[in-house]
Amino acid sequence: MRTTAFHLVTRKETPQDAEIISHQLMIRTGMIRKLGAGLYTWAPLGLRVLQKIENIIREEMNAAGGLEMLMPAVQPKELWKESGRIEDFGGQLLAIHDRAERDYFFGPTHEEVMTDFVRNEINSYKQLPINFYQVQTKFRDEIRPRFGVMRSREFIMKDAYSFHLTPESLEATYQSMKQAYTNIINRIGLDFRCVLADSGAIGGSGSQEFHVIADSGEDAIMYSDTGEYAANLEKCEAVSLLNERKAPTEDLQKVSTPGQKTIDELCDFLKVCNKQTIKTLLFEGVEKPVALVVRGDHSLNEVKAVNLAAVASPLRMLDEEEIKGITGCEAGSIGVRGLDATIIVDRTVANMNDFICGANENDFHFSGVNWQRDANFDSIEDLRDAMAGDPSPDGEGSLQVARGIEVGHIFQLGNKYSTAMNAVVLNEQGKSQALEMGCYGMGVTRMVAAAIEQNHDDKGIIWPANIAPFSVAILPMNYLKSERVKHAADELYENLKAKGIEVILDDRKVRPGFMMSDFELLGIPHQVIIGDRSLDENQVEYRNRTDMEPTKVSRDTIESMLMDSIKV
RNA sequence: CGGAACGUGGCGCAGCCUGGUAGCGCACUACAAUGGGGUUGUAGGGGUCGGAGGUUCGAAUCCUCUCGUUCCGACCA
Repeated sequence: MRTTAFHLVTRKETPQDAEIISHQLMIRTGMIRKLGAGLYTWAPLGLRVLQKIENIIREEMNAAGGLEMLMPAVQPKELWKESGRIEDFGGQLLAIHDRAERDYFFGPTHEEVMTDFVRNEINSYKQLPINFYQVQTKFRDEIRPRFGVMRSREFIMKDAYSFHLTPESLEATYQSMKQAYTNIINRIGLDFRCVLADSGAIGGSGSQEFHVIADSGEDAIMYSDTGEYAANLEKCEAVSLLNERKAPTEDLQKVSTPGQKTIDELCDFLKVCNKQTIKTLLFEGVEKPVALVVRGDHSLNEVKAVNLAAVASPLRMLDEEEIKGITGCEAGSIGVRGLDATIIVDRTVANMNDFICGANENDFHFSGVNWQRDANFDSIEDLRDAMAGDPSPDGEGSLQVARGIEVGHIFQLGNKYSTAMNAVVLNEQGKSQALEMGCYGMGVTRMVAAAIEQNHDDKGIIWPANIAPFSVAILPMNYLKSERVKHAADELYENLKAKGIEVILDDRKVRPGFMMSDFELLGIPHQVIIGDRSLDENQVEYRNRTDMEPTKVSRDTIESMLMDSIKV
C-alpha cells in the first residue's frame, strides 16, 4: 500500500472527549471516528486491525471444532418473551418495530435465536455435541457509553453456543473453549488472566472471564500470588479473617457517641480500630427487610448481596424513612442488637467478639457486643469484597489485585434456555431430554482497544506483530526529488509485496520529521528509512517500533532480515 | 435514569458577563523556499455560532423551550 492510495488522516491534537489512551490513539491515528454516543465508524486503518483479530479468532475457533454461521441482528420480541429475559436486560435492549408495528430487538446477544435454530435443527443425540459461532454486530443501549470502542453501544462480538446431551460433554467443550480463548489472546500478544466470574444476566452455573491486564480496566481482578486462584472481585470468595470466635471478655456497654455517623468518625471518637466495629446495612428483602453485616473495614459486595435468596432484586438500600420505621434511628446508628430484620452476617463478622455496633438509637453505640449473649444472626454468608492481602480461598498464597479489561466470558448455561424454550433431543433410550448448553463471548472491537491500552508509549501505538495494520513501513527521505531514493524505496516495496509482506510506503510530499512522527503514532512494527545519506554507503536504516534503535543495514540484506524478523 | 457541564468552519478553542464587523491555532488548497525529526513565507477556500421561539432598531451574546454531546454514580463482550 502506498500512503497516497490509502486513507491516512492523523491528528496531532488529542480529542477533548477521549479519556483513556486507547481512545485517544484510535482517534489520533484515524482508526475510528465517532458518529454518535457509543457509535463508531471503522476507517480502513482500524478495520485492518479488527479483521486481523477476527481472523485469529476464526482460526482458533475452527481448530477447536466450532462451526461458523451468521444469525440476524434483528430478533423478534416473541423469542425474548419465551426466554423471559426482557426484564433481565431492561433498558439495554434496543426496541424497534417494522411497518406493521411488529416488535423486534436489535440483538444484544443471541442465546434466544440460537436456541430457536437448534430446537428446529437438532433432534437426535447423534447430532451432539455441536458448537456454532458467529462474528457479528451487537447493540446494547448502555446507560453510559464511554472510552470509545471499549464500551460502545454498537460493537462486534464473537459469540459461540454449544449443545450437549450431558453436563460432562458440556464441561469438555467448555474446557476446549477456555483453551481456544487462551490461544487467541496469546496469539494476539496480550497479557491476560482467566478469572472466575459472576454470570449476571446471561445466567447459568459456572463462568469465567478473560481479562486483559491494564490500569484503565473497569474491573478489579483478584489473584493468588503463588497459586492458581483468580477471580473477578465481584465473584472472588472472601474467607473469614478470624479462625474462630473467642469468648467474650467485655461486658455489653451502651456508649454515648453524639453525632458520630460513619465508621471513621466513630473510630476516631472512641479511639478504636475499625476492625473492632461492624457495619449494618439495611436492604429491601423478599419478605422482610434484610440486614447485611460486614466488618467496619470491609465493603459490601453488591453482586454477592443481590445473589442472596432473601434479598430483593434489584438491590435496593432502604431509605431514611424506612430505616427509621424499623430501628427508630438514623442510618449512622443501626446495630444488630434487637433489630427486627433478617440478619445475615459476613463470615468474618460471625467470628468477632467484643465488637462495637450501633444501638438503634441516635447518638449511641454498644461496645463489648458478643454473639449469642447480646445479639443473634440468622445466617452466615460471604458478603464482603475480598481485599489485597487476604488469604487466597484455595489456601495457596495470598490475594493480589489488578485491573482488567474483560474481553471474553465463557458460561456453562446448563438447560436454562433449552428448558424455557423447549429445545430437546431424543436420547439413546428414545426419551425426550433438554439440551445442555454453553455460550462463549469475545469482544472483538474491545480487543483492539485493549491491545492499545497494553501496547503504547508517549509517541503512539506499538502494535503486537500479529495484529499490526501493516508489518513494514518504508519511509523514504525526499522521495519526490531524489531518483535514487525513489528507486530504492520502490524496489524494496515491490519485493516485499511480492513476498506477501504487508508493507506501506509513504510516498506523500511531507517532510521527514512529519513522516516519522506519523509512523511512530501508527505503531508499525518494522520501519525502514531510505535516504541519500545512507544510500551513499549502499545502506538503509532499520528501526523497530519497540526500541526505536536505528541500525544501518546493507541494501542487500534488508529484505532477508525483514523476512526473518517477521517470520511469515 | 439521577447529579454536573458543554454545544462557535473537519479538529482544538477565544468571543458571551457588559447585545452592534465572527476570530485564533491545527488541518485543507495554490505557489515558493527548504529537504534525516511535526520547517518557513505568501495567497486562498470553508462557519445562517446545535435547533425553535421570544425580548430588541439590532442577538453567537439576554430569556424560554428543545435536541445533542461529555463527565460523576447503578449494567456488561
